[in-house]
Amino acid sequence: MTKQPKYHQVADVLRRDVVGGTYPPGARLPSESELQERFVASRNTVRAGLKLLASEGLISSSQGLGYEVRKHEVFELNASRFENLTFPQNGDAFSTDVTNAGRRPHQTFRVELAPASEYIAQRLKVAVGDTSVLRFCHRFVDDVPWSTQATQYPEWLVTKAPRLTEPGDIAEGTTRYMTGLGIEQIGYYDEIATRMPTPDEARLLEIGAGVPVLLWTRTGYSQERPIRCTVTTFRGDLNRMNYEIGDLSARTESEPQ
Amino acid sequence: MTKQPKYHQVADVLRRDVVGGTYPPGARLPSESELQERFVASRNTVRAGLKLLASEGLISSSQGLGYEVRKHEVFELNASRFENLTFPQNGDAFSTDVTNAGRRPHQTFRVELAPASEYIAQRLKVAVGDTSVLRFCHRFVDDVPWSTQATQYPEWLVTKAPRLTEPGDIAEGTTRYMTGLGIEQIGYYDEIATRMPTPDEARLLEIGAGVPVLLWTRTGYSQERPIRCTVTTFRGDLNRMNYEIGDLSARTESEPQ
DNA sequence: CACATCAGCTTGTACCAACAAGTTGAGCAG
DNA sequence: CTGCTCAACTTGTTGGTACAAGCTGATGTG
Repeated sequence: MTKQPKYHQVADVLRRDVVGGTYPPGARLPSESELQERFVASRNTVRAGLKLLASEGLISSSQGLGYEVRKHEVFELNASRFENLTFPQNGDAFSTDVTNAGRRPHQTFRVELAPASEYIAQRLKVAVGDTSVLRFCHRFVDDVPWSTQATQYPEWLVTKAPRLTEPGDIAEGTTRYMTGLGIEQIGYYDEIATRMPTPDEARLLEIGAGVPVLLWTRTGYSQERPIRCTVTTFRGDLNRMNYEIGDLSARTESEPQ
Repeated sequence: MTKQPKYHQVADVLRRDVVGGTYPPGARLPSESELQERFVASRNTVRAGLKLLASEGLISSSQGLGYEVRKHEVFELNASRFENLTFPQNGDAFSTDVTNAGRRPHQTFRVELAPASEYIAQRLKVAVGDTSVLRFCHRFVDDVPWSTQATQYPEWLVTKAPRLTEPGDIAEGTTRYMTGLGIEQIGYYDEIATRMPTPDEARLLEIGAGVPVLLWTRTGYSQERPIRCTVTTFRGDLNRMNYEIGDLSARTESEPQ
């Protein structure tokens, strides 16, 4: 056991208190000056310890109020059912899922023409900088920012599906709209990654320190070629994804919660 | 545009330099004292700015060496093919995947009996605290810690598949071994989440500040009930997962990269 | 009672100083 | 030339001070 720096010890003790339940989720921690007395340390040292816990996502602080233990209520997203290839539901999946969970959904839309980034171009199989239709969506649950979603469609699709450039939501859902036009999405390729948010993402999703984002990229394919690429950015502390693959009849009989 | 704190400005300028390529991945940043002169700020202020960038995962620092720009080389894991239900490959999937990528895999095994946590118990449909077989695996790529994997099997399985309690690897792969005994995994339920690492995880995976972990839980099912639960913890900066769902014949013809 | 003010708490920012500890390369002893 | 020592760099830790800024409840005024 090598000697650890004092601010590290402060963090360790407080972490044990937090995970042990001494300070339950939502509770307020002692103030910095109280912790100075408790640990016989300078304010800087106590703050370093608290900052460590904040960067682990355990606590958050606000000026004038103090430090409090983060509470996590995760929202589960079933990615393999999200837009079922065989049974597309009516309307958009987000609103129905959230409403079913007894929460209040809210979303804002924005549509624009944007050049394809390298990331998008590679997936849509178009050239970098080519025009694409960008449908951007900012989603809230009970007025808390939840995720952003940016779907880009290749330019050649617009002639077949002109309503894609319409501002605002497409009532019956874009997938269903396109299916009605004979543009059928018969498969998709999902990529999942995580990282810390960029300053822009942190602002949009109101993310504090110590909360990563979950990145979900879904590229949809027709028989011939990719027809859309959706990048969803989730707040990592509020979301979880799942996939159901194969026969899960043994699972569904007594669904936990 | 409200006035931003000075350490924030420091971070903004350096961030622009980093993402803009002034300091390419792997490059060393100017020392703290040089940055003090450049920004006309105290050492603490400069350090606060650098710490902000570190917590975003952009840079890392080491005592005596300085700050350097993080380089990301991600390893892609195909979760839907990882242990294909219809075509199980020989040996374990990790080693073959890594070797195919031209890298050198390495892994250590540990087997023990452990009580089921609430998380595990719920998924294996056993009581909390029930004995389970824990097969733990620590994986490296080119000697860099990559992921940890903990698979737990319910106790009732051991009578049917006694080799599960053997220490060390099971050469032909546990899935194939169990299939040979008539215990067939016909479906699985995947859950994906992200968060900052616990101190233990940070130590095992040698994770610095600003790097989240990607958590992948796979619960495997036979016709009747769950037969295993695997929790994999990835370094978020080095790994990405993907799922192929439906017909993707349009994708595979000219695979990018 | 309604409402504005303010004292007293909280955290946030910015500075200074000093020493510890890790790394590297110059330079000296053998 | 080899190998060791050490000075001079780097970041890490800990202490201090001062003031800014956000929040809350008590207080006093209309």
